[in-house]
Amino acid sequence: MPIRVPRKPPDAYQHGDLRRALIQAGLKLLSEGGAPALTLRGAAQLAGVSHAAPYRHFRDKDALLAAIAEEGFRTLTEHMRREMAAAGSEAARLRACAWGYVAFARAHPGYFRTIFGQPLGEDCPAPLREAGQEAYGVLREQIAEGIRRGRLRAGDPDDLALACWSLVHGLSHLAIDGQLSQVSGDTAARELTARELTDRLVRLLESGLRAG
Amino acid sequence: MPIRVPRKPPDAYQHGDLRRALIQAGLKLLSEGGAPALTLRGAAQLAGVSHAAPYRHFRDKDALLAAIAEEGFRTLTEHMRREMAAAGSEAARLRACAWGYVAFARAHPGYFRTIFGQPLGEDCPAPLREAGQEAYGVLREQIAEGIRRGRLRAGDPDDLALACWSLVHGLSHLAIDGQLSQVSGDTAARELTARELTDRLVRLLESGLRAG
DNA sequence: CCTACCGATCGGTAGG
DNA sequence: CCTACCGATCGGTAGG
Repeated sequence: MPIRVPRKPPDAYQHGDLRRALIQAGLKLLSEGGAPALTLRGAAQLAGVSHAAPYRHFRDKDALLAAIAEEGFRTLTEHMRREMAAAGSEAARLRACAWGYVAFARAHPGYFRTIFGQPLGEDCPAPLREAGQEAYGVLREQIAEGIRRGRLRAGDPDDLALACWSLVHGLSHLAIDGQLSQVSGDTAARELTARELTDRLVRLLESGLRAG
Repeated sequence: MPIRVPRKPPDAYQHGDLRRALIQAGLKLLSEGGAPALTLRGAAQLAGVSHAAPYRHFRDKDALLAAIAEEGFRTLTEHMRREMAAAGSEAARLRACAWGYVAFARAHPGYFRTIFGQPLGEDCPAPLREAGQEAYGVLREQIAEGIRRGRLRAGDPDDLALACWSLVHGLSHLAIDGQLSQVSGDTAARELTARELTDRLVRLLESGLRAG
């Protein structure tokens, strides 16, 4: 007679533990299989509960998605901050921030796409909106600091921040969508690491495409 | 007794007409409901055939997707070329090209996402790969021309092209994903049109973020 | 938080 | 190119 090994104590998940477990499970599904892989049933199974249990913590699938996206923005913020802390100089900090962004996208493609697939309009959950603002704030503050120090051109920080954001966001998407194979020049031929490529593009943005 | 109005002559779709019709139908589904809305059954219904008919023209759903993406790259190429032809000066042509890209994404968000969701690796259909190359080539050639004329800095055109591509690609994604509401500065406050915003960012890339 | 159940949808195939 | 059918999956709810 086999010994029963319950996957969880009978009174588990009392204080929001299941909520956290479901977010982590959904995160894993997203990272491994992209958006189609994220199902409430799948998350429930990974968390070791019945497929009806998640409804105790999330009204519907969208609610779980929003919670995952919120967590994602926080993780993205951490990635950027960690890389920036390791940067050698003030000038290198913007490139480190950019690399933190791209590295996050490359490490968790399905996750990355899902986060930004959540519209951050008026009617989105407040915590999600705030988490998004914080992530954007990291980049914006770095840009603002560069302006204050006279390293970057004076003006509205949001202008420069948006240019930088667009660049790294686009590079991230192109990288995780396997589109960079289109580029056939030295850049691709030399097989730059993603880090080198990111650095190079941000430097180009800093100094500009224009001649002399 | 109601008159029967057949939706199609009995011998329709003999010469690849259905194939074209299914691509157009899939395109419409994508444009209206995004990736989840694209189903073989839905495309068949829109085309007025049974849900088993598409398998005569496409081995599976991925084959339809590849055909749609190919068509999408061609449409994107057209958008860029049309805007460039309407540009006033050589210097304005790069910004026009950028606007063609962003405008396409804004006009067909679900379509745009799907196109670039198709990996263009070694094992993708050759026509799809070629269509992608042609679209990228439009941007690359414009950059190369700027270098030839001494307007843009000398060097590998692919470097500059990738920077520009990343910028417009990122801006496109941010725009269609409703993420620009995060940006709260003058840029957003003044409610720039998408065209003005694109112009501004490309100009920033051209001249660089750096001071002086 | 679980079992049992529903309706709906989908990709794909058999067989003609 | 059609009808009929399969297995699988999913979101969600009833009822306990």
